[in-house]
Amino acid sequence: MHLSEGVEWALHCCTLLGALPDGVSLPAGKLAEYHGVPAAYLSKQLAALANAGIVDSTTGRYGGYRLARRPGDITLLDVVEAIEGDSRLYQCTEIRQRGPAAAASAAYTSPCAIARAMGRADEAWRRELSNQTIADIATEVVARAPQEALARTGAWLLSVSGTGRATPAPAK
Amino acid sequence: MHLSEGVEWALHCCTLLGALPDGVSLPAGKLAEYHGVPAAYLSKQLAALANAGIVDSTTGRYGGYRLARRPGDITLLDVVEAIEGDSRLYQCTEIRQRGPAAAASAAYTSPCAIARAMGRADEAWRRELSNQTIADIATEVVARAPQEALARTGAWLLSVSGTGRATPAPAK
DNA sequence: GTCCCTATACTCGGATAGCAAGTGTCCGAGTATAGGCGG
DNA sequence: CCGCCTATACTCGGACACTTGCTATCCGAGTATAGGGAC
Repeated sequence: MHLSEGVEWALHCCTLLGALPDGVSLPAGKLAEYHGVPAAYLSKQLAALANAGIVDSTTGRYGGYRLARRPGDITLLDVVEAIEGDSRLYQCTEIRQRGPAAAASAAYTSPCAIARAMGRADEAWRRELSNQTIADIATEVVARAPQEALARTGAWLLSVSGTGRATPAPAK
Repeated sequence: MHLSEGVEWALHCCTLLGALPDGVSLPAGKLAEYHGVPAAYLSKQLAALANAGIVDSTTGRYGGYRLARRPGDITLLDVVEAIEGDSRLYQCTEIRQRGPAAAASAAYTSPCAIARAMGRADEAWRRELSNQTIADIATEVVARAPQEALARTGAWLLSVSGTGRATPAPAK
């Protein structure tokens, strides 16, 4: 039992997108190159983020993905649910209503005690996820990541915008 | 993304086993019949519980499964980990160390910020699970389950011990 | 010089295979019991 | 009458198929751009 690998990719992508200047987009191919993951599959995860309204997608030349909201307004729960769906970890199939000792369905007024207990744990997990935003992640990354990695990331972003002209407005 | 169905079965089985008198065992086939689930597959889940030391298995005639500890000493986390394994929900593959902007592996002294954040949520989930025991579940079931279901369960247990002689000590 | 049009190159998004893990099933090894037999 | 032995029936546990969902990939529809041509 583990979360899809796409969750990890999506979180890292959102963190990187949060570092971009306002209005600048980054295509899926570049995001995949930066993270060293297969582009075709990452594209699917990004589409899920776009469907959830977490990122905006711009098509055409110099298009790509950018955050739809401020990093501080995107919680980890938003990203997880965009990739994994909003179904709960534990799904009660009401097996208490099956078997020879079960009563009539109408008699079960209270929810299953086991489902309730598992649901509380689920909520604790979700609460913790929604208390952290992409902005918090970015802050910690800037503070604790290796200096060399930060510098290289900056240089790489520049090189990408250099070759591809990632600035949104034409030079005019 | 959801927990295995075996978790639900295991939790219900533990709850029922907790209602048995001390030393009485219930075979996998009877547990499956009571819950209306396939016996062969449930057997696999029960074996996992036995491996984890949550239940004791007695082989041979009139054998079966019984709780290895008091219901109050078995947490929901114990059961979940017995079935699903003790791996964390989120598994960091260190993609931050991949790609063209990554630094040398040795430079990454702090753990990944994303992994830390996800780990906190994971711990909140586990903490909530370990704060609830089978005894708590049993208490709520007795208090809120339909009277008819409780009565039928008692009768069914009697009928099973009647035909199968589930009492551990011979009549003498 | 300015405007418009077309060709281009690049983007996302959904439709299409491959694979691992969860789901479901079966049969064999092992054991406590029950009854019969001998003392 | 008591104890021992054997046959029995029942148990668990691991080895064997099948289905669902995650992983991975590709190609087509659509769009903003850049350049050239006409006015």
